[in-house]
Amino acid sequence: MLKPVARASLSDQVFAQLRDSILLGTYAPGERLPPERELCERFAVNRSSIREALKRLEHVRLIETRHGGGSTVLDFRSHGGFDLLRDLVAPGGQLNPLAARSLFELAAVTWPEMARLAALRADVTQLEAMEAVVSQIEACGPGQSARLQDLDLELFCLIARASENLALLLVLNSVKSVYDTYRSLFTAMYEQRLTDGGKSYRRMVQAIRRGQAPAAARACRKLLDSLAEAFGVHHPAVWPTP
Amino acid sequence: MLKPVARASLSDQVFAQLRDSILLGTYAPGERLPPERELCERFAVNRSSIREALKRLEHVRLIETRHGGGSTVLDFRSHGGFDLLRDLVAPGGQLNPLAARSLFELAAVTWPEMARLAALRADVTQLEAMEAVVSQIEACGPGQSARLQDLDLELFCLIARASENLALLLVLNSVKSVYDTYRSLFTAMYEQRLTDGGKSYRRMVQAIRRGQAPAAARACRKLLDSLAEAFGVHHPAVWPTP
DNA sequence: AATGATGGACTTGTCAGACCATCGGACAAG
DNA sequence: CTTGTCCGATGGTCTGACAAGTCCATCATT
Repeated sequence: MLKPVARASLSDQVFAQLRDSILLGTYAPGERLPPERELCERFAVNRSSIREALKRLEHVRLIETRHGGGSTVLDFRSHGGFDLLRDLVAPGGQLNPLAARSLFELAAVTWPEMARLAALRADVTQLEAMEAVVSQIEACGPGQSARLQDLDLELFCLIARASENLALLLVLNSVKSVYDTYRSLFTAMYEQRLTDGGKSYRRMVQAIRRGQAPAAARACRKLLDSLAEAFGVHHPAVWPTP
Repeated sequence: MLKPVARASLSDQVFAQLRDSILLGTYAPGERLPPERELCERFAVNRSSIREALKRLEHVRLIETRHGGGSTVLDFRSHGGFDLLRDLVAPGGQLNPLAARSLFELAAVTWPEMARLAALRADVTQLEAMEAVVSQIEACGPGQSARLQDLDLELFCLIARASENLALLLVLNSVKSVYDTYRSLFTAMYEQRLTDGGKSYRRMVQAIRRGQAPAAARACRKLLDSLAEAFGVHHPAVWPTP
């Protein structure tokens, strides 16, 4: 299996190192980062590269920079935006179980809502696309969990699009980028979904097609339940049982 | 009323202009952006400033840059992360009603979930902080909707923290940054919440304190219902009515 | 002694110009 | 038709400089 060679620019590498230093606590919130010129020497790169990295850190709200006043580390828990999640899921390569659980708990409420809204708002073209994906899912045999993972993601992209909800769509995109980054870590989970031959997916899309909003949400939750144990989440009955 | 003079760096201004050009369709997805050196002339700034702006555009996934191959515009609907929402809520200064509704629909499912998890996981210190905020809310008189807005946000930050869910916390932070950017546009909504003297808030926090997870979620939804009309959203009964 | 002004050291923002690395197409050789 | 080479366009990095802002210690004034 040949993979593209990784080509990280200098600013990428500087960004990654500083990000991990901050996330792992080497630089605590409130503390000041070394001045740009000093970072130049430490990393042995040009100031442009340092500045690009710092700009990115500032953009994800890990630091704050003032003209003439240096850069100070921010507390990501009170300032970090959602896109920071990708950097928090596995800082330093180690999967953070708390972040993974968080991600699942978020999906547990937003995915069904996407399905619900899609049931109310989807048009014919979108429905056909969904059913096409479901057919492919049903064609997945055992051991094809990686393929199922792709199709699952594709289906939810369609659902998100159909929900006509920008916020949910962008949340899905962000989560997708996490999945892309740590793809292999999540593949195993999909094994269990193969057991019913994709019927759960079929039921959800059927509910969406018929405009049965609550049923669509329920079917989606059922789908997510199959992953609950993988995350060690046992959610009580917040939602009405059918 | 004197306000601080806005001091946007050159790269900020370039970023804002290019961002709006992309979001408003001047540059369509798939299209190529002019080369950096040409943008230098067009904006009459140094290439460093252009590059910083392009890096930021790349980071929010509005463009994709390849070494030696120029920058191409991406479709934010399939690539944009959640933090892009702030830029989509009011591109060019005009509030986008679809984005506002999306934001509300997202809050409608995530805020109650935060409250529910907080009921399961909050510790004593956090509970005391919440009750302190609620007391301040109850002290709000008519016409103090701006203050209510601040306290409301502060309370939900506490709840998010107590929920021990990183994803929900970061979502809240992102939404908060939208609120901060367009603060005044949302102030009016809080007028209606003043009518009951903060009792709804009190009920929610009480449920959290007692560990009554479903009740906390219900109370939170009740709170959000008071804003539903402001967004033109009438959600059907997805959730169980008490 | 307390307070306010001020100057200089330090830091980030912007600039100009150069060279290196990579991509994509044109073109010639096999 | 395939392969290899070249070259212009374009992004990536480097050097050095100056402008603009901040921070703090010092000093003059009260």
